[in-house]
Amino acid sequence: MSTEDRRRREREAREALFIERAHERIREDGLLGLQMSKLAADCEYATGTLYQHFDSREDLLAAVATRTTRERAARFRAIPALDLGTRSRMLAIVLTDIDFAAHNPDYYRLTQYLVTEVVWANVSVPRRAALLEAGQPISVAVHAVVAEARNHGDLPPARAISEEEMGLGPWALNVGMQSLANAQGLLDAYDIHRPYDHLIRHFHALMTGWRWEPRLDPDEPSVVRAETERVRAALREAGIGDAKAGQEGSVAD
Amino acid sequence: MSTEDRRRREREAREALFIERAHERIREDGLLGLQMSKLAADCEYATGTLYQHFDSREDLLAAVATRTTRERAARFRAIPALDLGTRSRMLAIVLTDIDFAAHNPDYYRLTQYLVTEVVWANVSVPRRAALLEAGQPISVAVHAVVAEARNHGDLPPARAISEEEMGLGPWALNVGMQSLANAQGLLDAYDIHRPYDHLIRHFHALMTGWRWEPRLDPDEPSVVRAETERVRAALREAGIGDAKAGQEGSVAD
DNA sequence: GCCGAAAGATGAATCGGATTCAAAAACCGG
DNA sequence: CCGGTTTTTGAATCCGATTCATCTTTCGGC
Repeated sequence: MSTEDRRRREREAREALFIERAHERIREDGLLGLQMSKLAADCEYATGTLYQHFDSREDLLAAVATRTTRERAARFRAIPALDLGTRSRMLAIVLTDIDFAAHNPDYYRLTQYLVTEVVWANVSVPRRAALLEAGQPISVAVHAVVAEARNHGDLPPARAISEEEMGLGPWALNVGMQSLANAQGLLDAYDIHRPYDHLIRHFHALMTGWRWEPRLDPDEPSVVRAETERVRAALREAGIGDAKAGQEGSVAD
Repeated sequence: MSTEDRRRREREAREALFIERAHERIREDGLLGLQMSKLAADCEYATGTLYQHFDSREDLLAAVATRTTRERAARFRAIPALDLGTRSRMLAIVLTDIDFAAHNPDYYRLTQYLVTEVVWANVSVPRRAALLEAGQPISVAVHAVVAEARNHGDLPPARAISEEEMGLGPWALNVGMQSLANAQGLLDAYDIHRPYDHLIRHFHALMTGWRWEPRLDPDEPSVVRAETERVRAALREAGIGDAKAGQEGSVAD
């Protein structure tokens, strides 16, 4: 029946509102600035209503992360079809992630906080699944690029490593660097600056180590820079690059 | 005077007791199982006394992490002097860290939680500094191995990358893999298993990509395994390996 | 050995927020 | 418009970190 239908729609709209406002709060005041009762009041609902959508504060945070993860993941969809060599497309994936992180510093802090056992334990099962699923398109993109590289002969044929396991390297490198870069004062203590530049160089070393052609010497700053620029240009042209990319405005900070 | 001296010693002993018991608590019941008043009672002190040592719960957690980081860092000291090629010693560093993480799962979760902005913000400045400083020996070891590799010609001479920045690659790879491996259900969702085996392979790819000799093909499982075993044996022989290594027993879980 | 000041320890009271739930309101089909 | 059902409400509850007024201990001088 239609009544029931409208109900569902309204419920979803309200949930979206909660998530949207929560995200704003986090952007403006940080994770600590998010208080359940304040948020509810902001949205002109009672505290209890908020709890009809989210089992707990952590659950809400997971929902926020899921929403942003979807936006993030969407950016990767078009990459496999880019008019670039396979290795450059792999770089495109890394650069896209770096850019996203640069524009959404809260997002990384949030996910980092979320996967912490203490927090993760309080996220309801369906929301955990949803968050994991939201990232799927990224894995799909990576898989596609690695598979094509193998078919095309850019990358030696699979020995004992799947496409996903191949992608795990840059993924871990990425996550690790984000993590180190975000830890207040950590890299400074070791007099390391511009962590993302290093991420790119180590990425090239990693790919070259796997014999992904055309090999590129990570220790040739000008070559690395040129390749970065070339790929960034392709991304920009495809409308994937920087700034707001036709998504809801909310992310563009 | 001597009285004042004794006072200080007693105070330090008490602080050590708090940290030790807190660590036990965390090992047994997880981070959530640590409650300030319970901990104080456990140690037969009043809650307020606990707060004379630690500004906040987070501060205490940082102290626990610092203590364990010292133990962890101590394991790296002897590595530069090991009777192995420079590249193998670099691997030794990575393996040592993997082993430590395997024996101290809580430690990684704890640090991961700590560097989260929300938590880090509540750690007092001196404790932050102490935690950062505790890790210094690791950086020293890495620096030594990289520098020797360059002098010895195993690694091309520095172009535009310092020893620390070189070490940043494996470091980020390590941290990232730990992070991914710790996120409940994440890697399973991508059908990836044995993350540490992959960490080792990607590590070799990274080193080979930087032309660190003797190069080693990450896609030769038997070669990789043999090298891992060889280095593990050397570590065991040097008493750095697995299990309790003459440190306080507390870590050996 | 005794005294008053200073330093340290105590734990009950306070505080901040997440979460709950009994009551009130809105909604429903007839 | 009605009785029953579903939603919403927000004040009360709960939980644990943190504080602080009070009590104890320590200490140097007498």
